[in-house]
Amino acid sequence: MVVIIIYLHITEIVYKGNHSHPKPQSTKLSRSYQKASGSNTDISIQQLDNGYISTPENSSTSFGEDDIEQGSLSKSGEDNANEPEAKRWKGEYENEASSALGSRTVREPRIVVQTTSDIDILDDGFRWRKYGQKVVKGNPNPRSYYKCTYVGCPVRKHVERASHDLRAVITTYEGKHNHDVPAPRGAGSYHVNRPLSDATTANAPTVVRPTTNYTNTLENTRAPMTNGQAPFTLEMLQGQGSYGLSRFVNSTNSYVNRAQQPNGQFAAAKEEPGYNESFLNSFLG
DNA sequence: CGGATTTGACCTGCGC
DNA sequence: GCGCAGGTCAAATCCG
Repeated sequence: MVVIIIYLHITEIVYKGNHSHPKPQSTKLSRSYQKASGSNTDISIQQLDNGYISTPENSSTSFGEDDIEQGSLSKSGEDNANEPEAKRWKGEYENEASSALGSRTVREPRIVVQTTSDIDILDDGFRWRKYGQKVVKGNPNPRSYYKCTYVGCPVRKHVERASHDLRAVITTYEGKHNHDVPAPRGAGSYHVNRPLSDATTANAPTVVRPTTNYTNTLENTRAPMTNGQAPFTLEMLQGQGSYGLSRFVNSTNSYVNRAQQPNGQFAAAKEEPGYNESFLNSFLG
């Protein structure tokens, strides 16, 4: 199994599923682009070759440094927000992955993206509707639940702040988009380099972004990047498994941390889609 | 006015 | 079987 770990500005991303369609153009791209530079967001993405993105447990293995995730996502239960998920998903995966039967679950892969940013929402370009919020044990920060607004699209995601680090935002994607990227609402000006081909299987070598720096083994490698600079292209992931991260880089580079609040709180609490739109677009795509 | 968010209630799974 | 915790629903509310 191959695990790809990409460290960007965001600290960690774990997807729970795949979009079965191309990412939508973001509604507010413009905004995101504006914000871009300067923010500090670390992104790390983990994906297993089997199509599953690493689960918390897995992740721990692969991750090295930032332990935010490790600690959090994986095992510890100390703080984290992950603990709960682990509980539930773990089971799911076991079933699914191994036996493929999972009762309640969907066998969709899940991707967990952990980001270190003042902003909460990673906007991947798809449109999401918040359908719930809950405080999970071990984490004072509430977890927000979102569904893809596209009709019939089963993809969901949850977003939460790591208890140990308010700047760490953990976004978990689950499901696969079965549609194309929604057209940006206001839009127009979103120039995405990625083709809207079938997102599901996203093999499409969409945009090729220049620099790439990622690891595809378990060795943890953390690219020494700094704020907002993401020297790699997520497309790789696309090729590998389906989550195209093509735009990721772009966005990362570009998005600005507009939310940088003085107090370090969730600035964009209002779920600012803009910030990662591009970024996650790629993933979900 | 339409769409998105909020929020409490309800449902389901899991551990004891 | 019971209680706990996570996840989802849906009515109310808010916002553009």
